[in-house]
Amino acid sequence: MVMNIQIKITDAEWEVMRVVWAHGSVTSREIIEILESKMQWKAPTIKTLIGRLVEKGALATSPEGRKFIYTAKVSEQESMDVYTEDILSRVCNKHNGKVIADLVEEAALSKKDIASLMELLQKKSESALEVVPCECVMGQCECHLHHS
Amino acid sequence: MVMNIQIKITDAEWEVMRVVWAHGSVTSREIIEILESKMQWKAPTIKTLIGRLVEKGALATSPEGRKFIYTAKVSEQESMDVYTEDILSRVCNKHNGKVIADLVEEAALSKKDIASLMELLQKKSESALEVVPCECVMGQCECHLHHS
DNA sequence: AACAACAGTTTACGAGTGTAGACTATGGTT
DNA sequence: AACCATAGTCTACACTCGTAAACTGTTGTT
Repeated sequence: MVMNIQIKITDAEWEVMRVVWAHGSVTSREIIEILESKMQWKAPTIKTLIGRLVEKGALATSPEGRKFIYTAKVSEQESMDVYTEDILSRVCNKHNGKVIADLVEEAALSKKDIASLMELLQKKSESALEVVPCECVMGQCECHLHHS
Repeated sequence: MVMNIQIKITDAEWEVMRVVWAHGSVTSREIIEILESKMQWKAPTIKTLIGRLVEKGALATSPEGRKFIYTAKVSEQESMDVYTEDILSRVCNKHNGKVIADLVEEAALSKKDIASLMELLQKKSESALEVVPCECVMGQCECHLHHS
């Protein structure tokens, strides 16, 4: 299990990555066609984004004739980790449940998705604590203020 | 149920908001003391952030003597919505389950949190579809590429 | 051989963000 | 009355990000 350094992919770059993840390997032409119409971006804009992604190591290039084939060097999965970690880091541990509940409410989920989640929760529940500890910095969480 | 315009709170500003949410109402002095030590920020930095938050309508001020008492005009809850919506918008609906599963694995959750989540999922499962539809733009999701 | 089409690179530029110094005004202290 | 501490405002500045034009190099076309 290699520990990848987290590459920060910006919102605009994310659009490019989605195309690459979807295709596995693509030419810039294909990326440009898709995003010109979805995002109303000009071709050079998309070229810039591709260039930045290559530069930061999110995309690999392999020459094919005189053009390049682009492939992802980071998976969607691991790129999403940045966001999942970020979201949990914003609130007190005690609100984690609520945050996830909000996601569950908002998300389109299939019966199968729901079943897997329940199974996962079931398993997690076996080792779960009665109360999760607040790990917030003093003064940044109401936990400290009320009983201390 | 008032529909609030989403205010964009940046990462640094978020630190300030956490202090305000924790306290309910605070003076700038208190905010500064907490964040000077947590973030190693200089007082003027924190003042700038407070100013920007007031400007963008995230904080309200009420004069108390010659200083101000700051209170939040947006709740933590609704501010978090920006992130929960964002995270789901990054992946195909078909991956929503996986995204939430990752969060569940990562998050510290109490037995009670888990029980509520299970209950919520149970309820959601009643009206859940067998399969969630991919709503990605053509070319940005592998759904389209494999069977079309 | 000359040129057009296109892939990739370089340069650009304004807005937002993190970070912080300088300035101003006002009330408490001597 | 003079002055200092402090709260708030103004100014600043580098860096990132979204957006895109201009440039360069290569290959297929005529």
